[in-house]
Amino acid sequence: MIKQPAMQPNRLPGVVHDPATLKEPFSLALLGWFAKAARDLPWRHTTDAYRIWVSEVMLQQTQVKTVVGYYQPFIDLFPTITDLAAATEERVLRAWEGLGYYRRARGLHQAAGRLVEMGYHNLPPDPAVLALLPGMGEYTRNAVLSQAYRLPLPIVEANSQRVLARLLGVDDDPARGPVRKWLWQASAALVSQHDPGAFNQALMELGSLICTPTKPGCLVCPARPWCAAAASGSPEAIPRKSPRPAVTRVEEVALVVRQGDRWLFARRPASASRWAGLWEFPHREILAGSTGEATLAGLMNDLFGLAAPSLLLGTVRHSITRYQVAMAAYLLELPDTPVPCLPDHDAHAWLHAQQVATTPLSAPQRRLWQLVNRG
DNA sequence: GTCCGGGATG
DNA sequence: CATCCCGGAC
Repeated sequence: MIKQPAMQPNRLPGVVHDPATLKEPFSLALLGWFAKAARDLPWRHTTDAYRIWVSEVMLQQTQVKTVVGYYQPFIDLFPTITDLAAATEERVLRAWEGLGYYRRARGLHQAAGRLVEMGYHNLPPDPAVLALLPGMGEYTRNAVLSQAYRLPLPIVEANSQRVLARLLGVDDDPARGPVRKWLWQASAALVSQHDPGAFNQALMELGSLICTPTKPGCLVCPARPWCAAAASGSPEAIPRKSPRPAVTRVEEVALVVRQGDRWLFARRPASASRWAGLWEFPHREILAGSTGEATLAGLMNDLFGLAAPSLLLGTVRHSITRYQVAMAAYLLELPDTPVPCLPDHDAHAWLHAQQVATTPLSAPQRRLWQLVNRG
């Protein structure tokens, strides 16, 4: 057996730097730039670990611009971990409505509960304790601890990954395991010991504002003197991006059932893969070989055991992951209804319009509700 | 209309 | 390694 040498990713030809030799000059330039160029974001006015945690979880897979509209209202509703732990999951999900990836909200809520059970009133500066919490991966943990407690922990997420890959000339898919591990080591070698929180924020801010995916602003980049990708002449070629899976089109029918001034909603169970815990109008996919009419009739029969005329309200379109869904909604008015059977849901309720306003729905279901109100 | 970007988890 | 989500850019 031959021992494997330490993993080295493919590097761009020409001058590429060792992370260790870059540390001082790069860190100085980056922090200097950040002091001038940093955006004024709501979560940059606090060192409270809980608030930083909330912002970091919201920012997972979500653009800054979107999070800005959610952060402060969420903090106003749940100012501390204790408040969050005491809230119902439904209220937390309602505050999260529209942000997507609802597992994040459920995880945040559960994590708050566990911390309070353990006797904490905030996140402790202890990576091992944080690692026990749902939704707390290595990135989020280190981002929070470096910002709130100045622990010199590295980060790698999409922005910093792109910045580091370009700076160090990594000519490999950085998402692949060994390359990603190498980038984590590079990030650890570079992170400022004096102000790790600002350094990590600066790395991401640079990726967000200057070192962008398609048109990097190398002419105004503070890291230009050391950047292998800028020297190569086509920095946008790094990192190599893997192709998206093909989009699958899906058609559905939804049943909007009205009884007087109340509407039938059902709750998706905690075990649902998507939109767990959110409420919705009953709906069903039109399977290949079937028709909208047949699917609608089947849904109506399964729910109420009846066949009744219904009126087409309109169609709601949305995209989720690799699916593009068109949902045709039908209105059904029922005078007096026995409790329906709702497969794939763990609860149902007849809600007044005012209650619907405080009930968590997915984005397409909220749009369907708006359609119902206008039509 | 279609494409793009973005961490955690089974 | 596939899956969650949405808004905004194009």
